[in-house]
Amino acid sequence: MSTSVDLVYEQVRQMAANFEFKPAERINESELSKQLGASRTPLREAMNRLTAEGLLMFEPGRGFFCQPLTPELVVHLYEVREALETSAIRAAVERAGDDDIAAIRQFLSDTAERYADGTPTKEIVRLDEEFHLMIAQLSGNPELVNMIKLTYERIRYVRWIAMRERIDITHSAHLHIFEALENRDAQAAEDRMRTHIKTHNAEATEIVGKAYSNLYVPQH
Amino acid sequence: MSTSVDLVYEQVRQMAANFEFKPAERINESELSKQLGASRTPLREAMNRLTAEGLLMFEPGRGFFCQPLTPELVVHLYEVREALETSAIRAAVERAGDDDIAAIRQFLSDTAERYADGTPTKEIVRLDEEFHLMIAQLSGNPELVNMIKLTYERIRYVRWIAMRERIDITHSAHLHIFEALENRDAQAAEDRMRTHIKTHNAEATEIVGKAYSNLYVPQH
DNA sequence: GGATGCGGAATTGTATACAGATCATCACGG
DNA sequence: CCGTGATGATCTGTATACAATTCCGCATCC
Repeated sequence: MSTSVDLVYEQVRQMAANFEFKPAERINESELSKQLGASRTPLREAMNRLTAEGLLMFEPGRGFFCQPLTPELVVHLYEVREALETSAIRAAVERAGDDDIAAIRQFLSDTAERYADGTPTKEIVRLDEEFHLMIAQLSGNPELVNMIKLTYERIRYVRWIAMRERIDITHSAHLHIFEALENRDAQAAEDRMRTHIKTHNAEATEIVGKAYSNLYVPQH
Repeated sequence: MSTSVDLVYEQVRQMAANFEFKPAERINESELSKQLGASRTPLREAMNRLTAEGLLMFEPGRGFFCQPLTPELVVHLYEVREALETSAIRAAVERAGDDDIAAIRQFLSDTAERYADGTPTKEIVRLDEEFHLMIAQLSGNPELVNMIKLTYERIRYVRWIAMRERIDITHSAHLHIFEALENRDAQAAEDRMRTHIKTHNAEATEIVGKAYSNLYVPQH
């Protein structure tokens, strides 16, 4: 049972990942709890979890805040992605069964047509994450997968923005990574994954840098 | 202000990292809150944080449990360490200042004599963690450092046990890793770090495997 | 003997109350 | 005009209460 706390947790997590709180905004507990139809107790429990996951910040005596995305943070989180995902794909090359690999090929061909202009950006990012997580899961290491997931949630917002311009090349980059996995070429797989993430890191950082100078600074 | 919740958090975190709860044990909230001199509300907030950090488990309607260390989990967490720390040392080689590196050399020579038989195992593990974290910090990436810290806390208990037998070689292994960093040889530094962690992974897993068959299974 | 069901006790989930801290406003003084 | 300090309003931190659920022991039945 206990839908209430989990429900609140999911809702606030979504709100945080989707940046429905203004960056560095102090979150009013009473107000938000009313809005979500629960009391402050389960809300605070949920926000404590999210703080530990890095989606919110907490200052004793002051409350919970939206964790703002600075250019530095984006660089750091993409570096974490790089560390985790290159390691994951290397393990995947060694451990994945042929059927698992076939499932990814299937996924790629099933979704190929959706990597097109008409598709909403959120959907593209979802597909992108799903591809990366499928590979991560083939590492057979749930802890690795979990950390990658958490990292995604913290940069999802900037990825929505960054993805707009580069929809077309995403799918071919994925195919390129996948083929190294399919050929069981660990070094190539790792290198391609690293390059892929580094590219996105540069783009995302640039975008946040622009947004930061346009949006965040004038607010103070 | 607000020492109470943070105090409770620190205490429970220590208890969890030190495995003062029996593996997979259900944690009685009222009892523990009395023991810690606080009420259930701040205790539950602390335990929610620790659940997100992987030190505890939570089942809705049943409560919080100690996260048991299985051989599989140990393998997975050491793999995570490997991913994060090899990445960190590579960044450290590129970014560390000469003075930072000198500080580590100083630390190693200061603590050399303590890597000896008489020193308590807990102290050795602390020194070991400190060395690794000093290197991680030179990556300049606080997110990476934080994830490494969290991973340490989850395997600290098994490291206490594993460290007993290998005190002597730990220091020379650290020196070996450090020298690659000092020489700015990224590849060697990464390789040596990887080997170091893999070695400990194998040992720790074996130890947990033994403990698991001796200790955990008969409990059910 | 093992599975099943049924209380009663224990435990968790959540709301609420209240004390204490923080914040915002405004008046005052430099 | 800007800094400073007092004061009331607001918000957070924590204890407590109570409802809902789970757990446990025992009797019953197959």
